Amino acid sequence: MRVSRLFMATQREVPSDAEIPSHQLMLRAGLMRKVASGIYSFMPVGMKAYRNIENIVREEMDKAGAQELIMPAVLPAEVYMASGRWEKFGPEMFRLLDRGGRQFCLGPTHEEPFTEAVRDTIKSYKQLPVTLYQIQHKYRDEKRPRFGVMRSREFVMKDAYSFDVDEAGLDVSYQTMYKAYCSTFDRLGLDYIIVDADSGAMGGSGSQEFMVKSIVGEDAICYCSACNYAANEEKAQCGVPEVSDDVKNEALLDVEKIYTPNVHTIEELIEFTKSGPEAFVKTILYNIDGKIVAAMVRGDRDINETKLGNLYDATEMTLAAFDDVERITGAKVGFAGPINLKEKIDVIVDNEVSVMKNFIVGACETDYHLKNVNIDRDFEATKVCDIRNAVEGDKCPKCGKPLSMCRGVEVGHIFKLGTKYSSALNCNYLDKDGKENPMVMGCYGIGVGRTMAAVIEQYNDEDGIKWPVNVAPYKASVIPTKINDEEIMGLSEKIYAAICDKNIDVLIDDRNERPGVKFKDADLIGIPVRITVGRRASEDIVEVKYRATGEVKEMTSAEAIQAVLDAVKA
RNA sequence: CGGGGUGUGGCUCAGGUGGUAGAGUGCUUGCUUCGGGAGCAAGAGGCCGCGAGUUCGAGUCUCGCCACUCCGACCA
Repeated sequence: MRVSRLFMATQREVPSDAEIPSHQLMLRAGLMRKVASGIYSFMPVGMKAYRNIENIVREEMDKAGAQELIMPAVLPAEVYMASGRWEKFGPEMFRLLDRGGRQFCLGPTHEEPFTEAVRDTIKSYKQLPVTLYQIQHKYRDEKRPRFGVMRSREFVMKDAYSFDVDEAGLDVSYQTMYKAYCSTFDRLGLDYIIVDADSGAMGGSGSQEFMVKSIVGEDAICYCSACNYAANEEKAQCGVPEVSDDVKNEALLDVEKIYTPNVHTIEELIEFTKSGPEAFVKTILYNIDGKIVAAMVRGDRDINETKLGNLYDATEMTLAAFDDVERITGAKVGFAGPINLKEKIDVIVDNEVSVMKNFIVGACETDYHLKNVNIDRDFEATKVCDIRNAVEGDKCPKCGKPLSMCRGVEVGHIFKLGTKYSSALNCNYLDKDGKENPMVMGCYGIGVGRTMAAVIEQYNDEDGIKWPVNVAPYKASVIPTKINDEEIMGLSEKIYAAICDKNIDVLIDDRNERPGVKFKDADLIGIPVRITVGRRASEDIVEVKYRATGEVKEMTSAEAIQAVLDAVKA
């Protein structure tokens, strides 16, 4: 491609609404443009990188035996009604009416249409297993789009769905996808970790996320450097901590009521009582599908709403409204406590609290707290279990060593769905005995745009993007330092033509610009190999510079062409 | 959904107390330059987010709306 003809506009200045490196660079390099919040156009250079990622994903899916098809993005409401998700998606689903007033949506994810397609096509166990996929636009009206294509409202996703006769079959399909995902992300050059994720209300038997470690990631990950345990913060298990004999033998003191005027929050309570946050237990009331439930965790811990919600198979869960709190506790918000609460509502107590002694809780009376409260003696729990977020230093549930935490970008997610959708949509097959059974499903997603952003997040420097060769929109750029010098242009054209002949995407920067401008642009858009043709063109000597390492070499034009071939092969 | 911020050439931004719209960058043309975003000169390019209101007069003041954005909550 001739840069003089390339539809591309790079920018010197950092766009004001971009925060993270990948977003800034994608805009500066002119790979994409914002059309509306969370909605982007891809420009030709960005499109090529995008396609490269897509094709790697496609190749690995095909290699794993999955078959590609394409579903519509516009889907009638009925498709999502049978599974209950027409309601469940709520405002996150883009909805529209056709001219006859019929309801449609833009597909946010395609379990239902795939399940229908398989239901109508496959009748016998002999036709199973099957795995299907598509690479297609998805639509989710996110409350808060962020960071460019990291979290956008329209995005391209590779979604695959497997259908098996039983759990054992699903395990095989799932493992096949797991391996395909590893190869995919390996080929993209990503440094990722695989974490256990919550399968939540989906009710499946397992789920893992492929995370690229990054400080800009929106997910918190717990991992163990001693064994290979890694889990999403939502999922990481927190057991009952071991306590020292001192604590075990600690005498239970008498409950004392303390006057704490206008002390509503843990921070204020720490200030007021001069105790550490670990001396308190906070009691938080939730509204879970209309039912009010109390959750108790140590003062400095965060309640894990996923874990709590899973106990109730929750579809909707919010903090309880202020008047609900006041009605149930008989006190203003900020003074909720567990005493006598179990008669009114469920009291779920975190594992950690079950071994604490003589702690402070709200008194269920405005402006009062209680000191020296103890579980069992002073109040009863409906259930003691794990309902808090793991934190740095918690014990690894696998090996007991302390856990570390980091942030990650979720680029892929694999999921054992089980029979949730097949049962709801009657996606059944006949087994050997002529008996009808629901198919056992798995689903597998990769966010293509997000993956692209993650690659840039991992491969960039102050000058721009440093594409891995596999993803690079162009593998090399030939830069004549002067375009009106016949020797320089002649040699540049010769090298350019030779690389084109090898079917390699290459640029020749034939713009009438100073060399510095061309160098800056090549660096910004991240071209892996740069061939500068200048001073020594008459001797057939050019300069080859590698974007990734900054390494510079002088060589003949033939050697330079070979260097590009080697780089692409590697 | 709660709280904050911002809307002015393609991009980044400036425009006390109301008085005909500015810079840098980018773009066009010419001359000089020519290996890391050159210099000089001349140009093109603006419903100052939208709508009301106050005023002789609004980019500027008032009210309403919209969009974008950040923090938080939420996220198959």
